[in-house]
Amino acid sequence: MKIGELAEQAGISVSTIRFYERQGLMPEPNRRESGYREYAETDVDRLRLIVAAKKRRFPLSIIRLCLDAVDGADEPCGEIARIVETRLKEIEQEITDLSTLRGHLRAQLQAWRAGSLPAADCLCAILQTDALNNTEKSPPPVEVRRQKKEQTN
Amino acid sequence: MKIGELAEQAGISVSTIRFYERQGLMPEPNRRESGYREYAETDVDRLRLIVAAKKRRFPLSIIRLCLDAVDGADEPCGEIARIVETRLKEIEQEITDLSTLRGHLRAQLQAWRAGSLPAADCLCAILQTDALNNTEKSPPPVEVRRQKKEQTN
DNA sequence: CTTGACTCTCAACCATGGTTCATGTTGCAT
DNA sequence: ATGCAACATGAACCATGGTTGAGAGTCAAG
Repeated sequence: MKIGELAEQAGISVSTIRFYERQGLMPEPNRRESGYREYAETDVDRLRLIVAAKKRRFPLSIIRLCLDAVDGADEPCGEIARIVETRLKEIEQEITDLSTLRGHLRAQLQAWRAGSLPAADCLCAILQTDALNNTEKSPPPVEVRRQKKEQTN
Repeated sequence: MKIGELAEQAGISVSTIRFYERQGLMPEPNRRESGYREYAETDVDRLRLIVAAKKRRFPLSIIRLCLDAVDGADEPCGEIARIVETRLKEIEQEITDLSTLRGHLRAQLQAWRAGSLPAADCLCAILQTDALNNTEKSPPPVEVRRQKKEQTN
């Protein structure tokens, strides 16, 4: 199939496919006489894999690493195992963080809708959602108040 | 306080503070005779708010919008409420996705450690974790197999 | 009163993940 | 045979979120 069809099948743009090729994520395809790239079903699969991995927020560099491992020897897997373990820990942290954030956003939005919070307070709460700071050095919650361009000072 | 201390208090670099100032996230501070920026405690607060919001993956443009609302009239809040609601929906989706992903990564890692999966299969599974596709048009899971740079074709 | 750490500005640079453009072929349909 | 869509290349451009560097002034300790 030609690049346009591949693009459609995988749900990304033609130029992105060429970009991925430049980045070494997609192999250099065979060419027709004309120079047109010729793709097979396996390329759709590979591309969908990339798209799926991207959705999971693996950076392209990591995706490339993994694809290289699949393409080549099965050996450099210790490296990949480490990457995946790291990603897993990140994900666990993200889930914790996001769950907390969700709770706070919901509460804040409700309070806001009910008119029981001035906008500024609400915004501070939403942007900060300080429960997330749990995981770190946790500086105390903070009130951010109006500031003029030129501080009165 | 001077910019160096502010940076330390907020846990970011001096040049990032100046960058935020250029981007309109931090107000232009008062200056000493010397031209040195002079900051107050409230600036630490504001900066920490920005850092916190960033951790929650609000893009700087949105953070700026919200801070502008806090600084200025309390009115343009409909807009902000919409932003926050959108973000909340995203977060809910992310939590769902990440939870599924976590389960799959754990299972795959275990299988991998137990030696019961060849690396390539494992990688496909990890990168794809196709359960995530539930939320969308859900193309069927896919096997990605070794590919040479020059396809045998 | 010198030295080193800190600050200033402005511009350039970086990485990531693409998109757009100019210019030129190819291929299919009418 | 002609025209338009789709393809090709290479280079430039874009947004985001900063970092780095050059060249110069400032401040505090010894």
